[in-house]
Order: sequence, then structure tokens, then C-alpha cells
Amino acid sequence: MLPGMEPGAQPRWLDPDERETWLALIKVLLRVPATLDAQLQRDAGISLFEYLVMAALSEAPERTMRLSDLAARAEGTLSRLSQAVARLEKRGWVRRRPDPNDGRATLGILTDEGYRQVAGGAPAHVEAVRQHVFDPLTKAQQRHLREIAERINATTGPDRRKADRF
Amino acid sequence: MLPGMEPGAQPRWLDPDERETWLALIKVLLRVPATLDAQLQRDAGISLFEYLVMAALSEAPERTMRLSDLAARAEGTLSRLSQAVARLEKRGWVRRRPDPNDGRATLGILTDEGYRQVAGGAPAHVEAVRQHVFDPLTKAQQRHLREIAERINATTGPDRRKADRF
DNA sequence: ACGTTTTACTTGCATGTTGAAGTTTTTCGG
DNA sequence: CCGAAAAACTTCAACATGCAAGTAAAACGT
Repeated sequence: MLPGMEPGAQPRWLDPDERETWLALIKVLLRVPATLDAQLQRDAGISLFEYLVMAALSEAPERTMRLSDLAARAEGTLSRLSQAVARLEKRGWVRRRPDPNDGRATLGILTDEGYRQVAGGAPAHVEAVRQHVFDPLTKAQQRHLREIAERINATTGPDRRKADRF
Repeated sequence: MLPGMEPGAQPRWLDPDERETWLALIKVLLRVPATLDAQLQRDAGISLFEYLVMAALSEAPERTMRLSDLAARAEGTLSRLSQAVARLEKRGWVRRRPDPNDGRATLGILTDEGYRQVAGGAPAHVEAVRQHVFDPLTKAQQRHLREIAERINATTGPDRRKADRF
């Protein structure tokens, strides 16, 4: 029972228009990340999540970031991040170092080899993003998309995440 | 290195506008499914994927579908679906039956109890969809969103799974 | 100053997912 | 028709993830 049918109930069902929108959106929501994941896995041997982590580091001052900031940036739990960093560390692309300013914190640092890895993989990734997201849209649609996404992000803010959250 | 910097390369980098759009979009792509997943897990004890499977069945004639069609509808691999159906079968919400018309195929059938489960969970799910997607948008934006999503789906079509390198 | 909370991770376990076989049934080319 | 290829699953082993605990260091309240 996808939202949008079944009368006789009090909840605000989706009307036919909203329903169509929702069906189209959920496809995007599930397909685009899967597509990018597949592309990265194939061309660079890493997951989208791992790419986001390294990409964030590559843009940070000193290519360094606190793990909790990294987790937020990559939209994942700290637990997930911790294990992702462990994997990247084994591959020699990231290393850990205790934060001198806060004994609780750990810093993740992108190594030179890690930087090369991201830099090497980025072009193909960008191309995939273009191909699957930007190219099919008009300039006006790209503008709309940005506004829509920002609006949604404003409400879907950092609420969820049961554990790792306190 | 998120798309949008580093000159001196031949690939078409994202310009600052595109970059902002992409950053906003990827947040949506990662957060919205996670949010809905959490909501369903919490309120109904099932994953988004399982919900999509049961929802698809609930709308099908005889509440019955071939597993491969189900997999396509829920945007997952057959392997994933097979195991999801196994779980739902254990809970008594779905049962399997060989397709009389094709000895290779298996049909998935939503039981009465399964139907009650979906019907019971749907209102809260719809409410979550509204809250996180539709409510923050104007009517015009909802219209745009639909067009955008349809456009993207048209290209990101079923190429998925497996390389297309040569 | 000191006990309590909060923050920042790490780790172990149960579970879910992927990818590569393996099985059975259909379909297709000749 | 017949043998080869494809389609529709199922299963198994690696691997990734979420959740619940556990540890350690700062912050906080009195």
C-alpha cells in the first residue's frame, strides 16, 4: 500500500499528483546513490561513503578533520565512520591521530597516497554525477532542484540517529 | 575532493552553482531514505525495503507478484529480495508459490495478516513522507520536483548492476 | 573540588547486503 | 527437435551496518 489510496481513513493521504511525485522521487532516492556507488566501486574500488569521507578530508585544512565532523559530513553514524576509517587506514589512504586539543577526539588525516586516490577517481565520479543528474535537467530545473533540496534539508535536519546520538 | 574545484584538468568540473546543488542533493539522497527507514523500523518493525515490497504486493492483483517484478519495483537485486521475502515469510506476512505459467518463477503473495500490517503502518509512513518531503515545499516546487525526478529516472534507467565498460 | 553528565570514540554481535556460484526451467537458433 | 544460452530464482561466504556496551576525557553543577 503505497501512500495515495484507500479512502475512509483520517490520515492525509497523498492525492494522485503527490503520489506520482512520490513514486518518481523514491526511484531517484534509491537509484542515484546505488548508481554512484556502483560507479565508484567499479572505477576506484571504494564505496560512495568512503569517497565522501576522503573527499571531505581532501578539502579540509591540513586534510584533517575530527571523526565526528567527518561522520556528519558524510551523513553517517560515528560507528559506521569509525569502521570506514579503519578500512581506509589499512589501505594507507587515511591515518588517525589523537586531537592535541581534545583528548576525547580523534583526527582523520588524508595521506598523500589517499589524496592521489581521490584526485584520480574524482573525474569519473563527476562525470557520473553529470550524466545521471545534471545533464538530463534544464538550467531552470537545476535551480529548482537546489531550492527544493535545501528546503527539504532544512526540515529533515539532524534529528534521527537513535544510538550514537547520546 | 567533491566535484567542483581543481582546475587544469580536462573533465567538466561542477561550477560553484552546480556544486551547491549537488551538496544539497546528496544530503537529501542520503537522509530521506534513512529517515523513512528509521520511522518504519520504529513504528512498524520493518525496513523501507520490506515496506516497499509489501506495499507493491498490496496493490497488485490477487496481492500477488513475481519475485523478479517485485525486485524491480522495490529497486533491489533479486538476491536481496529473495532474502527479504524469506524474512517476511517467517513473520507470516508473505508466502511463496510456484508460478503455474512459468516453472522458473516464484510468486510472492501478501497474506491477510500481511495486508493488515501494511495497512496499519501506512498512515504513519505517509505522515513521515509529508513531513519530510511535501510539507516543506510549495505547490510549484512539488510540480517541479516531479518533473525533475522523472527526467532523472529516464536516464538513470535500468542499466544498473554490472559494468557497461565495453 | 568533585561527582555527575555529556561528548567522542571503539568494539562486539546480530543482522542485512553483495557477488559469485549452483539449480531448474524456458527460450532460441539451426 | 536438440543443444546452447538465457532467465528466474536460491544459497553461501565475505563484508558492511546498526545497535548496544564499554572506555576515556572534557564540561557542568553545586
